[in-house]
Amino acid sequence: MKHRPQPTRDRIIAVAVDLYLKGGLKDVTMRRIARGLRLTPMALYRHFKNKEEILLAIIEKAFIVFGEYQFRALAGKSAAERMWLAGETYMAFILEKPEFFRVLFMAPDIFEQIELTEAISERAQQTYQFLLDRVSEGIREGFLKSNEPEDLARTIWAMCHGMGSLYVGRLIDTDAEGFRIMFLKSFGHLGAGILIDAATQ
Amino acid sequence: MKHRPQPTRDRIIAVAVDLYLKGGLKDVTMRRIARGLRLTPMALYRHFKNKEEILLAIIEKAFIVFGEYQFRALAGKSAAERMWLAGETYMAFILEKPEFFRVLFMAPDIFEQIELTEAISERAQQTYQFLLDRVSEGIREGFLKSNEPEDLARTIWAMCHGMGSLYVGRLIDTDAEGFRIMFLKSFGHLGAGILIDAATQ
Amino acid sequence: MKHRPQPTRDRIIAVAVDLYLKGGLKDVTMRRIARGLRLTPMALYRHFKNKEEILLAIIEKAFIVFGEYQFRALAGKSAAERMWLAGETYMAFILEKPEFFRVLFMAPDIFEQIELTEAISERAQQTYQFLLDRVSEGIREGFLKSNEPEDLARTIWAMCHGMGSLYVGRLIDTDAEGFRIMFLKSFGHLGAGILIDAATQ
Amino acid sequence: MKHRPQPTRDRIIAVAVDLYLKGGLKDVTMRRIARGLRLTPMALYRHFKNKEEILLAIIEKAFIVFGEYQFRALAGKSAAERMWLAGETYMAFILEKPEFFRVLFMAPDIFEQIELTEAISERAQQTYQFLLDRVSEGIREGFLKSNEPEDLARTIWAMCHGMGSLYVGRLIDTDAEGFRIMFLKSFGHLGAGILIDAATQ
DNA sequence: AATGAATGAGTATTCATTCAT
DNA sequence: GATGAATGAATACTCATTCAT
Repeated sequence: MKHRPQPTRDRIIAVAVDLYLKGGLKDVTMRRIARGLRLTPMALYRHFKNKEEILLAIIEKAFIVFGEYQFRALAGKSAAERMWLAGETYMAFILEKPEFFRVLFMAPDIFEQIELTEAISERAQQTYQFLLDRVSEGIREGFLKSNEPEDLARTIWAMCHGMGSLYVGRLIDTDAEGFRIMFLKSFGHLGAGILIDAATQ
Repeated sequence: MKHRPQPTRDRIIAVAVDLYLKGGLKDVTMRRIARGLRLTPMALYRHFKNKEEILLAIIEKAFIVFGEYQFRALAGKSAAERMWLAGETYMAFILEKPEFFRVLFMAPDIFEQIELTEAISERAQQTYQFLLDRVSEGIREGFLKSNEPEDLARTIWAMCHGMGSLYVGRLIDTDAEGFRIMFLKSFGHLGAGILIDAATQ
Repeated sequence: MKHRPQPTRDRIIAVAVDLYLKGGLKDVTMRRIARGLRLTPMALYRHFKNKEEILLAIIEKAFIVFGEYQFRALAGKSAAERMWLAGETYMAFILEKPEFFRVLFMAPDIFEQIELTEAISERAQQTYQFLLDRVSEGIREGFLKSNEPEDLARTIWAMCHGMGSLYVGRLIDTDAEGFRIMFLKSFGHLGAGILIDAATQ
Repeated sequence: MKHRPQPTRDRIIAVAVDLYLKGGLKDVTMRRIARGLRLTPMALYRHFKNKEEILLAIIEKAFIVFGEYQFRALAGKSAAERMWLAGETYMAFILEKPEFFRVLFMAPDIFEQIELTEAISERAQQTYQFLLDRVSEGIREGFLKSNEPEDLARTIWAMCHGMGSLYVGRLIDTDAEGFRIMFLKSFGHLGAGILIDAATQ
């Protein structure tokens, strides 16, 4: 009746994520996690085999959350709408879960430390593929330029990722609402081009 | 006239930068720096008050190098050429000094560790301003859309920064030459837009 | 009538002995014993008060095994044969149960850890007494020098123990068959003396 | 003028040896060594790279001391005297430096922990070779049986080593003077043989 | 008969840094 | 300009064990 699914384990992850976001990987130590939970460092080993497993759990969590955001975009009724939603959910993920955005896409350190470069590049591949699917749809439906879908997808990704990185890294000085507007504007510019006469390009 | 070279101080910085570029912040320790110079760790304190000052020197170095790259773009004969060169030098910086790119734009850790968030946001501002100057020139010269130069500049920056981050973070799987092509393609797409009919946007 | 087998308790001892034989005292930990039985470490405390009791069980086991070897020598039909068999069974114990040999005669660690110096010296006394019995028999039967049976017994023991220690401690570089030959040769030399003219001694 | 040869380093070794002899390898910890010197554990790293180097230093020390004892036997004027002295110095080493005897010949653990099986087997080889030289001399001089010098040497070694091990391991209950007598008696028995009629063997 | 949660003491080691020389 | 000695705080992790269930 009462098999609560290991609340301590989840609390450990939460604290670990918190520490990572506040001070980087160097602040994610067993001692600090434990202190944050008013536990002995050793108690953590009840729930995780070692530190690496905690880091893995953080990443797994971030993966799942990001996946949920992406999935929402598939609810669009047309290819165009799904493309648009892809951008919007990406933005929403950045705005609502900036900590996980950082974990997944701005934390090369965490992935180098543990032997997990593979996992992250796999996830990167998924993200890219997801956008590539949207672009391919768009080409089929005739609203996107037909040449080089790969380049189009990558360009969109770079745009979104760049905006996200600048915002999360506090290189753009704005608040959430400001970022929302900026993001959509940039998305629009990318669609329409920024040159007066595209033909000159 | 008599050029005091402070050779040891410079060598310390050189070794520190080297360590950072090879293994990231975690490898920059007083001991390793000293070992690299066949000195005692204590000897470093003759030249720097503490470790923080050495990290500051690394960042300063990165700033200088990035500034040199940016500066090259000003050699262009026209606003259009200078804009184009701005993209190219940004790309060159990423390709030739990826680790400095990381220091400046992907390493919140190094800036949080030392109290220097201000310095980096200042640098960010400079980068943004530099691109904004190019855009303003472009509008004046009539080859860029005239509305909202800030958004245009930011969009270009996000594009470049996004491509750089994905590449340096190994989220795009390609080599230097591949990246060069991708970068220029994305730059082109951004200029021309990716929609079939920009008017529909 | 109903033979309570206390199966778990015996299995714990078996695993503990196994661990000891494979990796020495340092590998005998509650965790590893438990893992070997697919149990929680805590489960062991149902069957033993603490780790010390498990170590005692290992020693007891070694004692029993050694006793069985010695006992075989009593099957000899004559005092001379029994003496010979005493040497042979000692050798067999070394060759077939080298790790128990270590437990009993080369492992002050295990006995110092637990408060058991008494038990081992008692066992040592038994071993010595057993050889002394053989020597006394031999003197009575007239094939051993009659003076100082204690010295004779101790000399034989030192010989056997020395060979065993050198072999088990890998100070003699040979295999089991080589050791067998060496042991018997040394046993022979001890019997016959190594000087040309024993009278000179 | 006053370059005392690193007294702290030697004191560290002394304390480490002390700990080893009192409680076995498990008691040789950086913390305890430091505590014994009223130092911080970290201070030890000033003098040794790590724990392994301390263990190595212990062994090296023991090697040197043992070598000095063996060397004395070469002062004998004849082969017979040198042989006799070899036994006596072996005995003296056991009596005067039982702790080093234990380190060298009764501590497989210390050699397994660090990767040094080679060093000890090398030392074992030296000891064996030293006795073999004495035996070969003895055969040439005509006071030792001429067949199989290797077996003779090994037998002598086993005898001495066995007596030493039993004494140091407290399996023989006697004091230093008692041991001296026993050792010499056993040495004599080995020389003369223990059988009434050596020919029967 | 066994488990889950947690503890406290202890392990080697790394690091930046102070002090006296 | 540099060294030697030592410190104090941290790091991940192992172990035996207690307690409640």
